[in-house]
Amino acid sequence: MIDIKRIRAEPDLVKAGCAKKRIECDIDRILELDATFLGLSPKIDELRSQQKLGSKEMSKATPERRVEILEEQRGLKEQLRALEAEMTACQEQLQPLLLTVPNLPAEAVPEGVDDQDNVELKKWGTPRSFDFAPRDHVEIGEAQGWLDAETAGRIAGSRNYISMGELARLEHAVLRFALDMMIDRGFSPAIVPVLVRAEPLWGTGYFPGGGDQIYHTDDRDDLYLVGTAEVPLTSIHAEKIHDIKNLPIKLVAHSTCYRREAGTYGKDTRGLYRVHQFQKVEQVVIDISDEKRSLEHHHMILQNAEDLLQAFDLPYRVVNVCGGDLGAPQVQKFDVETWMPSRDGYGETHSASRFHEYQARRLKMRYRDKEGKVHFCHTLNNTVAASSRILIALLENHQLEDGRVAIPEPLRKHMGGLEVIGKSL
RNA sequence: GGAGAGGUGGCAGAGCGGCUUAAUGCGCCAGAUUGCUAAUCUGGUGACCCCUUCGGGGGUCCGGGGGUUCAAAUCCCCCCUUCUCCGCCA
Repeated sequence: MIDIKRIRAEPDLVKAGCAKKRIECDIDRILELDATFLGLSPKIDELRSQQKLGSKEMSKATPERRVEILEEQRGLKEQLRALEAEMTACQEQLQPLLLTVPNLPAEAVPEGVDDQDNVELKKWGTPRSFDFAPRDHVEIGEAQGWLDAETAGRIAGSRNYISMGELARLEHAVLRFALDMMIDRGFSPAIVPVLVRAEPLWGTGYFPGGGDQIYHTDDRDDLYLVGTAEVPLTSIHAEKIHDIKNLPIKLVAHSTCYRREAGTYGKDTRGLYRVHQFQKVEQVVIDISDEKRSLEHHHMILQNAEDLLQAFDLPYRVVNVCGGDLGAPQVQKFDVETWMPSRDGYGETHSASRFHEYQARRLKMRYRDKEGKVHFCHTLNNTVAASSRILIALLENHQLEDGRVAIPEPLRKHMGGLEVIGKSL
């Protein structure tokens, strides 16, 4: 959510932001409703003021005077009822519209329609050239008995995986490495609910708009399975006015993540790339409302992801996500794409977002500055490691000719010292 | 799942239809006093919206939403949530 005052003051800027993001939003209708609201507000306040005065006099008045006041009060009540009804009607139209206004993209966000137009910022590592015919992760996994798509499908439907044996151990190792790394860097760990109410999803900007991708329980419970720990993790600090001394807040959590992947039929159907359930370690930063600080945090959380990939010796690139590929809530987003030999290209493994006040405003997450003034916080988040996609990269990039897989040195301590997993095929 | 008790400002906690402009205490801020710190005394101390001649004025907010009333923190209904006991349970 952006500030209605900003829409009033700079409607053209807001419209330009919508256009850059390729998001349709009726700003003029919002301004029209807002004007109605601004017209009604002083009238209602004035009537209420009179009503309060009358009510106060009533308590001390003589019986005769009471009759008169009662008459006046009845009149006021009727006028108020009518105006309040108008106000409610106005708000009922305005509020849902305001929730659809996207956050304004940063200047540095490239123009563009979709991910084809994302701009590469940097590349790290060199994709390996194999002197044998490399297998993809599904071939390796099935041959080693680590993956069984058919069984996963029988148990849970398509787009599911079961990692078994040494692969499961590797998955745990990756998550553990990611968590430990972030704790070392000053992030506070949490274990959070993955089944949540609607409010945190509205608050973090997944509603409205993202509902199609989210599993929803039946109405006995009316809860949602989160697609990322970002949702509960960021919401921990909602509806509070924080002491500036406690900022920034840096959080890290592992969670299972659920995605319906509606509308992706036929796309990435093979293997671990696009699945309904995976494991992820996520980092969240909450700090003061300061563009420069936010940008510094953005680079910091991006660096955390890069450091993890470098530790795993996985080639990657960083892209600056273009306007059309940006979600409504983000000011800017850097995607990290890791080299996946089977795709003969880079596949998204991390997504570092900066939101400014957008989430905080919805979550009513504020802080008091040194002068005692209250402001909305800035929030950011990024993946540290998303298990299924990083497993693709690890298996495919570090495979040996005989079908075994080398374990990067930093992961070995979580693998009981194993340097290589699998059997010779 | 059953029974009961609660949810009031940063925190604790009173109020249970109009003397509430939400008492009081703690905390916090400022001033006074005092070698320093501490203590003591005095004063101040919220969020949000609208208007403003920038001095200020008006309104909303007592878990959330409805309702009753001239008037609701206070009465009624629904929901959320916390605690205690019982049941079930990793």
